Amino acid sequence: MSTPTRQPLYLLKAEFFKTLGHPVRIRVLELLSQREHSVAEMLPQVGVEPANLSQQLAVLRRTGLVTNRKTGSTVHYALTSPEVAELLAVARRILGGVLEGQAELLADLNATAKDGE
Amino acid sequence: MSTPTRQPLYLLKAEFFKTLGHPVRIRVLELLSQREHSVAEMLPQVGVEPANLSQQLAVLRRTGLVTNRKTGSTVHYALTSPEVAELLAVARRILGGVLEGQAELLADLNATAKDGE
DNA sequence: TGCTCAATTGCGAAAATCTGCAACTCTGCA
DNA sequence: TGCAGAGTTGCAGATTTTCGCAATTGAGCA
Repeated sequence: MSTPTRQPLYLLKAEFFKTLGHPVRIRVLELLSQREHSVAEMLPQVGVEPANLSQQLAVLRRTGLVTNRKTGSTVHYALTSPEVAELLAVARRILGGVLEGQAELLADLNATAKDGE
Repeated sequence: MSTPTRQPLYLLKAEFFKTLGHPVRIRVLELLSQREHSVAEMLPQVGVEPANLSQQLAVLRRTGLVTNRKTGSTVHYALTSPEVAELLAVARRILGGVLEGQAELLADLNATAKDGE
């Protein structure tokens, strides 16, 4: 019962990261990393209008990163896999290091600039 | 000597993932996860024309994910941080789980479709 | 039944991204 | 000095994403 992926792995990975590459979607995933949230709860946190949030949630659903559960008239979202939280954590670590590197680069640039070259 | 990030963290994260969200850039990062590579080495592996590869490398450089070192007339690229390799590994794991989930979903859809609904 | 609120969907315009072509820089070598 | 190869950059057209507005569904309630 294998899963014939059809698309090459690197394409799938690229699409995967592409869905993560959006401010609203990142905020949503961070909220869901803490605990389940309803749309109404997320709305003020991410600060976009309902239609927009709904669109981004749809993207996350299509990719299979989140699941939704309907209770009455409100919809609750949760991470499909807790590993997503781990991924965000690793990203944060890398981002820290990378930013530091860019700061050094910037410092170097300023230094050489002052030297007149 | 702190680093005043200027942009909110979630924006930086989104940009970070956005740079990962491209087939050629993913392939490059995977190659560099193994070892340093020259442009000439990567060229046949990723299968795009030189100008295109160069552009994607420029994107990775701007984001600070890779560094380049010039030896004679050839340019060698390497990962800035080995944690990037870790990130790709985690992504692979998640992707496995997510795809499995989507396969089940698909199976469900097919099943209900056969039921006539 | 009619109304309201939560959430989603459809659609079109604006913005960002991608990619190939042409031109350019730089190193090494005859 | 002049040429060839490695790699990069600039630019323009084509494609993809994004986002707000309007309309729709669906549950709960007077």
